[in-house]
Amino acid sequence: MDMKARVAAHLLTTLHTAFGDAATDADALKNLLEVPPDRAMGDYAFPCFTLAKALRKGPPMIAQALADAWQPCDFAQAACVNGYLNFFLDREQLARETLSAVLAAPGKWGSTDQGAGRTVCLDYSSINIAKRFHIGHLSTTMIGHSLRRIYQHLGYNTVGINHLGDWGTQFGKMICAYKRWGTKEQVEAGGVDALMALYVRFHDEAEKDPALEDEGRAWFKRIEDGDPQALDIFNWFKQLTLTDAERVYSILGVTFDSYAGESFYNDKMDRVVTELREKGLLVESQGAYVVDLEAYKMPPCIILKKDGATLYATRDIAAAIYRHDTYDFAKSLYVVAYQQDLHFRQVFKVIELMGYDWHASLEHVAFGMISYEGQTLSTRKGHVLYLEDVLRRATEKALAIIEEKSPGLENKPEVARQVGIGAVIYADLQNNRIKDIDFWWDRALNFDGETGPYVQYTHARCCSVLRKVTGELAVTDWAALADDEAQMVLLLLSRFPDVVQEAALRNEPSMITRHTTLIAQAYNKFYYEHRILDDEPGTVAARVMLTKAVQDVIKTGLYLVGIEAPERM
RNA sequence: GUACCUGUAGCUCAGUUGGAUAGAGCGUCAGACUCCGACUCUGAAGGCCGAAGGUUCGAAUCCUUUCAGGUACGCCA
Repeated sequence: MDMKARVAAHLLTTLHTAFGDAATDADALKNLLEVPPDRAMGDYAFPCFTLAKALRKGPPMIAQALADAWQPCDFAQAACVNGYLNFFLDREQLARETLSAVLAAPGKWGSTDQGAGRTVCLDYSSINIAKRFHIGHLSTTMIGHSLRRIYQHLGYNTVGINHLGDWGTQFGKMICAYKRWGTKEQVEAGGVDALMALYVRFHDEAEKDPALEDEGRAWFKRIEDGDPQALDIFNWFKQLTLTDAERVYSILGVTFDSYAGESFYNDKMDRVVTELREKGLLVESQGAYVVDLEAYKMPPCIILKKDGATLYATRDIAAAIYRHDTYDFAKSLYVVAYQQDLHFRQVFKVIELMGYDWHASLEHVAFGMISYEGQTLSTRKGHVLYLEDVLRRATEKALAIIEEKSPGLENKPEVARQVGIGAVIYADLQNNRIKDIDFWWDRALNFDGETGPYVQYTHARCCSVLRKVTGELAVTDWAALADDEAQMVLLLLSRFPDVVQEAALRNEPSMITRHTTLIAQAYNKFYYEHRILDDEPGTVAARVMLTKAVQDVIKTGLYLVGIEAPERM
């Protein structure tokens, strides 16, 4: 049991003593405990205001009564101030318990088995065929990747799904362009860029010769009908795109369990349409078939076009059902930009109306738009920023700093990659995901202050200190960690598991990014105020333990948001 | 027009289910390396939490109205 839980349990006993029956339990009480704004007020506090009505007493009186009834114990003291009962954790106990717990299982701090036997599906990244990976894909990729690691940390089985955008008439047009103007060698050499060039040329030529549009549609029809030649070319284009994306994924360390994209669901939509019809949800409207959602203050969800063809929503409903059938998920998350908010609200509602009780486990994890130096990204206008360029420049910047500050470092290119990429990922996962991001080079390449490299630096610094420890450590003098700076570090370490919980609950990786940064800041302050290796043996042992714990938790925190933690940089 | 999201320091943003004196980084100014890694640390300046009402013992947080910006709204995905 952690210190906070022990305080809550003891507070429960105290409530019984002071006021007889207390209609609550220790868990509920633990949630009522809060962190005072200033550490001088205590480590945790219980606001007595909520009890005022039930007990018909003023909050200060309640706090006083609780303080009087508080039985001395070895882990915390209590004091009342202005209607709050403030708790001061025993400093030695906090040090002993926190560090023992962290160091008992390296890399596991904050992990649980609460998700054992349960599966979370995560739909993220979801790239389009024949398009290059650009900065706009970063958020979905990294938020999804991070959430996946967070859920794994909590014992869940996870399924990472890259829902490929691999269906639509544009692919018929692309084949048409390839057949007319492309060559195998040229496309093999140029990859996705060559495909893009063909697509652009198609549009230019089609303006002069509208017949091309029909030719493109005809090629798409051949894909739909399973024509071998069309499928071969299409699958080849698909492979080229995946190879291109895989290069970026491998730099970022991102992986998937499934690449089942839009085309995968082609033969799974009839069932949805039939089912909707049987359940009386499908109504004819202006020639199309829709599910009316007026009762829920939403526009109708279009299932079938006038020509009988299916749509995006049809496909997503089929995909949701397929995923539930296949993975029996406890949660299914869609890491998709907020522009699609209405779409997902409609889809989820239709699934609810179909009578599937698991509709409540579907969640749209929305995130903000990314723009580039104040302007909306636009491939057509040439205002694009490819992710590889961003990662490359960040790596170059990191390498330049390494050359300047640690010229003797081994493995410089690899470390530069870790640091440069760390800066980019950190910037993406630093703030609440709903915020729009405007990308500026100078901001992305800033390595000072609250940045990935700052946190990585602190980790490397811990590693450096630990490397200098020689021989056996003496018996730990926990009391040596009673100073304010060490205590701040310990408190933050002790709260890390709660932060992981909250991050999962809110599907918000930034909570972990920020808390990990707080730990780094607190440790750097501690580092400046205290000598670690030159002191009494028992004190050295204690400070080394603290350093080891900080190193481990920072590494875990960074891992959970998808950032590597080099030991030297 | 309707729905959703966002307005907190010059800039970028934190701020837990309402709680004590609203915080951090960047930038600015002033400091700290004969010492375990200065990609570090200390200090200063900087605020009508978009605005107005309301609920409450208590509101940046909840409700209403309103202003500003963004996004989405039937046959694309």
